[in-house]
Amino acid sequence: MEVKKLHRWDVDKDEGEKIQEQLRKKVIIKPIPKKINIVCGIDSSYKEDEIISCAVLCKYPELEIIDIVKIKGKTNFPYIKGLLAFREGENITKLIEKIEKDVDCFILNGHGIAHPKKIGLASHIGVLIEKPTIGCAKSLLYGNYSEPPSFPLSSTFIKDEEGEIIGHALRNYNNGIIFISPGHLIDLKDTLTITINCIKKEYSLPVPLYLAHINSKSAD
DNA sequence: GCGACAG
DNA sequence: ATCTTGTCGC
Repeated sequence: MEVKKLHRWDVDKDEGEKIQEQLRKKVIIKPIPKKINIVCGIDSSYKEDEIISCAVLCKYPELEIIDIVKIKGKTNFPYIKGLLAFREGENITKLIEKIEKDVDCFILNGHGIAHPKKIGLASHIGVLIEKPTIGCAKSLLYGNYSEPPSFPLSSTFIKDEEGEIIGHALRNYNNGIIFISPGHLIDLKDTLTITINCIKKEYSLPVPLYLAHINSKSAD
């Protein structure tokens, strides 16, 4: 599918932060307009100076695998808190360009608007592809939350410094907590609903994301 | 100055 | 993220 080229990727920290300020204005939080038929999990792994990104397309809500796409690239940008999009974004962008089918919602490993600048990896990628995206992470980057009750699928809000709700802390079946937030073209409610529908007892992460995580490690 | 801090 | 075996628990 098509990806907008709104900026360069060979930037430094300062340029990256400026780009974030521009892109954050384009982030739209609203309910998903159409029926969801295909969700796609995206995750990356690293091997020396290489990055491998993987996309797993699943039928929704059945979660049967429809397709798996991978791409390998070089890591140019270092890992800097809050700038993950500049480390993984270019490769993920090329990965998405290889996807043939029409994906209705993406789930990315990282945060959406639950980010100090309100533009985490999921929001950033969402703006470039103009499709609904959800950010899903195993730890919190920004915001405050209270511990969700200890039963599966219970959740609490993640709030920013002004008390604005920016995401959910969601309990999985393994007594762990994952942090989800809207990326782009989706709202808090749909983010929670779709994520919960993608969670199965066997895995700590939403199924499409778990599968992307596993597959990003095995090279082919 | 100290601590917090996606992958 | 990555370096890493067995092991405890549902």
